Amino acid sequence: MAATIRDVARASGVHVSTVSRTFSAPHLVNTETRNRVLAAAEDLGYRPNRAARALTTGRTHNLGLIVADIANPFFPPLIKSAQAHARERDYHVFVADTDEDPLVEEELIQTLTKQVDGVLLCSPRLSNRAIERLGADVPFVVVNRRVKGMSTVLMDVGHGARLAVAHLASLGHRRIGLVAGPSGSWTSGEMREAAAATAREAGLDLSILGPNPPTEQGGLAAAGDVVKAGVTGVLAYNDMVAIGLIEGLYERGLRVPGDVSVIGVDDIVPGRLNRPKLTTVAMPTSAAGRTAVDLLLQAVGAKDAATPALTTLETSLVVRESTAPPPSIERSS
Amino acid sequence: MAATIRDVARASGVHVSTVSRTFSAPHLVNTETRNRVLAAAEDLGYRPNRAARALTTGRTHNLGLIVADIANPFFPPLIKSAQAHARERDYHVFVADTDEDPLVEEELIQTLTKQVDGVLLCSPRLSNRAIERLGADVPFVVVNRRVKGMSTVLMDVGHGARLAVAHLASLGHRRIGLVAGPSGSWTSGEMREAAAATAREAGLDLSILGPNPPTEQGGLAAAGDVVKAGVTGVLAYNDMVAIGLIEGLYERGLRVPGDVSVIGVDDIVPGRLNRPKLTTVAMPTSAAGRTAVDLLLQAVGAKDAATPALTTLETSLVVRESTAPPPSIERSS
DNA sequence: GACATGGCTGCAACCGGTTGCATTATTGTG
DNA sequence: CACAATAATGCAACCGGTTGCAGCCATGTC
Repeated sequence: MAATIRDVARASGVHVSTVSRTFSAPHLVNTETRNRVLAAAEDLGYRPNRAARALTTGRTHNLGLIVADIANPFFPPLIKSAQAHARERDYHVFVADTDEDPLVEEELIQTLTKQVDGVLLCSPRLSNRAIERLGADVPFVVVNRRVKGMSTVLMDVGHGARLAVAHLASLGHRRIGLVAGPSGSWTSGEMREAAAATAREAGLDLSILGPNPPTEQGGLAAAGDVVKAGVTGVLAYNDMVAIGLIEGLYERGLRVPGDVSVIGVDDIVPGRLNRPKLTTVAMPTSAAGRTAVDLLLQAVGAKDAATPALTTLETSLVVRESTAPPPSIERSS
Repeated sequence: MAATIRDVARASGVHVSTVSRTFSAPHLVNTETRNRVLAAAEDLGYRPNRAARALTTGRTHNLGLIVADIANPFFPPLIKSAQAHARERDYHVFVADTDEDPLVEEELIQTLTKQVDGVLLCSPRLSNRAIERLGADVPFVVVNRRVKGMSTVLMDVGHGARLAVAHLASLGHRRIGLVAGPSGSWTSGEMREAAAATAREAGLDLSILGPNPPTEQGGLAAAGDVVKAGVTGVLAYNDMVAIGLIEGLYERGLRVPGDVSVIGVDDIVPGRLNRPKLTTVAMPTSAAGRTAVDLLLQAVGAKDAATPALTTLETSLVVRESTAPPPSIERSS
C-alpha cells in the first residue's frame, strides 16, 4: 500500500540504511545520493512511519493530553495552546477525554503511555497513589494538582481570591460569603485560605458556605445558604456555580449586583448576552498549556529522571457587571 | 524498562509466540499454560505494545478525529460521543485541532494517517481535492461536508430551517430575514434553500441578509441590515451570530423578542443567565459522533474499499424565549 | 610508495510484537 | 494396534524503520 523505506531504496538503487539516514541523519549521506533518494521518495509519496521509527528509537514524538471533560470550557484554551506549542517543537498531541471517570482515566493512561513520550494530566480524578504508579514508565506533568515527584503546573487561585475579596471590600461590602467547591478540591482549599486571610486583614465578616458540587446546580442550591447568611458579596467556586447562584438569587427576588454582588472563577462564560456579565477571576489556561508542554519536553529530553519542577502561574481579576456597592453602605463603627 | 513479551516468555518458561497467542488468540493455548503466562504477565506488569502490534497486523486500533476548533462548543459533544462509542469497540480516539488552518489540517492528517486505522474529519477546511488525495491510504469519514467517494454524515439543517421559519409564521410574522453564513458554507446554502421554500409556501416575505462571518462579530454587524430590511423575525446562521445580532439590535434600541424574534442554530449557548434564552435549531452532534464512528469502523473492517455511505441526521427546533409574536399582528389582506 | 585518515555506504541485528508452518504429544476411529 | 485427526507449542520470518560496525575508496602526509 503506502511506500516503505525499501521501496525507496529499490527505486534509488541504494541500501535501506542509506534511505533511513537520508531522513534521520542527512549530514551522513553524500549530497548527490541524498538528492537521488529524496527524488525517489517524493516520487513514491514516501513518508516515514513514525510508529515503526518509535520501535527502535524509543521516541514517538507524540505527547498525550488527558482531560476530565473536553466540554468544560475551561480546557479548550489549554488544549489549543499545548497543541500549538508542541507543534512548533515537532511534537504532536493526542487528546483524550476521561469523562470524569477515574477508571477510564487509568485505562487511557495505560494505552497512551506506549504511544507517547510523555503525558500531560489536567485536573486528574485519579488518586495520587495511582498517578505515581502509572507515571513510572513515562514522564508526566500534572496540571492543577500536586503529586509527589512529578512536575506540576498550578494556577495561583489563592491570589485571585485575595483580589476578589479585596474588590468586594473596596466596594463597601462588610459581610461576604465563599461558596466553596467539592471538599476534596485543592483549588477550593486554596480559595478558602486566601479569602479567610484577606477578610481578616480587611476586618470583614466571612461565611464559608458549602461544600457544593462544582456545577450550575450546585450554585442554584447554594442560593438559600447565601440568603440565610445575609451576605452582600459572594465569591463562588467557579463560573458555573456563580451562574447557578445568580439564577437562584433571582428566584428569591434578589437582584445581582443590586442586592448581592457575585464573583466567579475561570472566566469561561462566553457571549455578550449574559445579564449581568460576570465579574470573575481569570485563569491563565493558555499559559498553563504552554508551560506544561515545556516542562514535559524537558523531562522527555533528560536521560535520567529529571528533578520535578513546580511552576505557579498568576491569576487576575476581571471586573464586569456582577459586582457593585452593597444596597446601603453603613460606615462601620 | 517496561516488560516485553520476551520477559514474560522467560518468566513463564514458554516461547514468545505462546505469550503472543495468550493475548491475541487465547483459544489456541492450553488453559494451564495460559494461566501461567497470565500470572507472569500480571507479575511483571506487562501490557502489549500496541504500536508494535500494529506493525505486523496493520491495525492500530486507534482512530483520528480532526476538528477545526476544539474551543467551538459545537464540537465537544461530538468528540465525547465519538470517543465513548469507539471505546466500547476497543478503539481509541486521538483528537487534533487544526486551528482553522488548512495547512495544519493537511499536516495533521498525514501524521495521523500512519498511527490510526481511520480518520474522522469534522467540518474540514481543506478543499475536496486535497481530502480525496489524502484519503487514499486510510478510510475517511467526513462530517458536515460532501466529498465524492467518502462516507459522510450530514445534519439536516434544512429541516431545522423549515421548522424555524414555520415557527415564526405560526407566531404571526410575515416579514422574515435569514442572516446567512459564509458564502462557501454547505450549511448556509441548505438553510437558504429551505427557508425560501417554506417562506414561499406560507406566503411570507423573505430577505436574505449576508453573507456574514459565522461569529458574534458577524451578527453584530448584521444588525443594521436587519433593521433596514424591516423584518420582525430572523433566522441566524448559528448561535454565535444570533447572540451578536441580539446585542446589535439592543444597541439600536430594539428588544428581543418584543420587537424582533431571533432564532439561532447549534444549541450551544450554555447557562441560564442569558436574557433572553435563545430559541434555536438543535443539532444532533452526539448522534453524529456515534454514527461517524460506526461508519468508519465499518470501512476499516472491510477488506476492499467499501462503498461510501451517506447518513443524514434529523435536527429539531428548541423554542425558548427569543421568539414571540410580532409587535402588532396585522391580518394579511 | 606505504600508511593513516575521513567520508560514504552496505551489512545485519534489533525494537516488540504476529503468524504460517513444522513438530510433537494426545486422543479418537475402525 | 495402526493410523488419522486434533491440540499445543516452538521455530523463524516478517512488519518498517534505526544504528553499530566494517569495508571501500579517495585523499593527505611523511
